[in-house]
Amino acid sequence: MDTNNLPGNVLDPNCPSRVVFQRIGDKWASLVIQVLGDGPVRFSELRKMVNVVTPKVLTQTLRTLERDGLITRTVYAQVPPRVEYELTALGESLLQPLTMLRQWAESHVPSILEARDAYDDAQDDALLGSPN
Amino acid sequence: MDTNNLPGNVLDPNCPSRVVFQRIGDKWASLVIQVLGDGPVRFSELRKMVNVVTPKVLTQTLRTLERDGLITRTVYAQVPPRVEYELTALGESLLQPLTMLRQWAESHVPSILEARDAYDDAQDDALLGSPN
DNA sequence: AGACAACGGTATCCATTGGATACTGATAGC
DNA sequence: GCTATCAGTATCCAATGGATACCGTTGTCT
Repeated sequence: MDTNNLPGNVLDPNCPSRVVFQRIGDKWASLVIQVLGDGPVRFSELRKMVNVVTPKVLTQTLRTLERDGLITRTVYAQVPPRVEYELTALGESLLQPLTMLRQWAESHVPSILEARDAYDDAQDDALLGSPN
Repeated sequence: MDTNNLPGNVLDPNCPSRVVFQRIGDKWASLVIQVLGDGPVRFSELRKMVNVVTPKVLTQTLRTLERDGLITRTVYAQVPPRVEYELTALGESLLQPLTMLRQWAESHVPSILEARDAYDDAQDDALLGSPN
């Protein structure tokens, strides 16, 4: 039997879990999900909170999140229009692992900035040492 | 005082944690780190295991990971050349949150595929219902 | 001696994606 | 009318990602 459709090996390019994994790693998707963690938010609010995404890209992001069942989109028949996005249960279940990742990022910022400085200095030295 | 350099609000585009967070979300970076979780791996091995990344992009990924202090690059003076990549302590500390995310992805694949099917069917119906 | 293979990349080119900006459509308030 | 609000599209251009070809070094094979 083939194991491609079983959950799943992220390293197998034919395994759907890989696609899912990379959707999480989308530049905006994960931020949107974290913003929606506090409850439903409408489009323009989302734009402000996510700081700073163009409407086109935000729309794309929201559509794929909706398609994957992570959020719902509710249109209220008003003028001016009102559209609210909200996490589904599935979306909420993603909140915890994402939060862990965010905490890692926020707490390791100093180490990483330090590493960058050291790396860049080393690069400079290398250039100065052998100027071709 | 300004809070921009404190760890850190991912939603603030001026906060370094945002950059860090998005590096984690890089398409290949997170896969590379997970592969390196089992010990040092050389370039060509990495290419095979990560399935399938072009050498240019893998090189880019590895350089930024190195710059951020998440991996080390060791060149052995041999012919043919041998270069090994290995997680630093910082890189290893990322392993746990990443693994949680991977587990989430692998275990929720069925729900997501299901949601996609439903969404696509709904789209089809909408098109059939109002064919302009 | 010459050809070939192994490895870790670069170089080059083209397709896809992302982003900036301008615009639309419906309606309520002035 | 004119304007504002909201949730997006449309259009265009820049940046990124990917496919493919190639390079340098040296050991082995013939």
